Amino acid sequence: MEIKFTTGPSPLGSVLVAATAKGVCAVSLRESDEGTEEYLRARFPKAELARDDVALKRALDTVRERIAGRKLDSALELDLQGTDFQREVWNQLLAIPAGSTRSYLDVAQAINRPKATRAVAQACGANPVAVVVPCHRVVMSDGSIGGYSGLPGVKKALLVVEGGWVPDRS
DNA sequence: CCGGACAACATAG
DNA sequence: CTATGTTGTCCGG
Repeated sequence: MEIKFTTGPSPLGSVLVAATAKGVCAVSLRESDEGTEEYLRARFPKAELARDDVALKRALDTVRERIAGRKLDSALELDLQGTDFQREVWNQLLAIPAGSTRSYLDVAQAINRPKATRAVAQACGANPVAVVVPCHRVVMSDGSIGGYSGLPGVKKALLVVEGGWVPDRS
């Protein structure tokens, strides 16, 4: 399996987009575009990497549009590999309207597993396509941001930009 | 090679 | 602090 990838700047840092022949398989916000190949090699040990800025330009632009807060139909072709549970969760995340948030509990209930909140969190963390699958719209039930793998502050920034989310310091 | 046990996790109550 | 669901890893058979 060959994986094409490209990177580009964004208001929140460097963006990495990788895709297989089927579709986008990884999206990540990074501090810089250095270490990109290393990141991909770790995630797809058996894949051959090939930079292809042209082929992925559209995908990259779409991602950046979203980071900028513009809601678009963005029907990106995705090639997500994961367990059934994970796909169920991700699918549910895609259903979250831009600008709003859900708690891990809400998502858990939405997929008919009211007590699988923790598992949902796992799935979110396992989500390879940050931003595209809005894992950042999931917050803790008391309204606080919770954690986020990736750069500190990115999750918050995304929420603020696309939803006008206001930090709630109780 | 195939289970079973166990710990980790971006939680909730 | 405990219960919760799913995964990934590690070990014994």
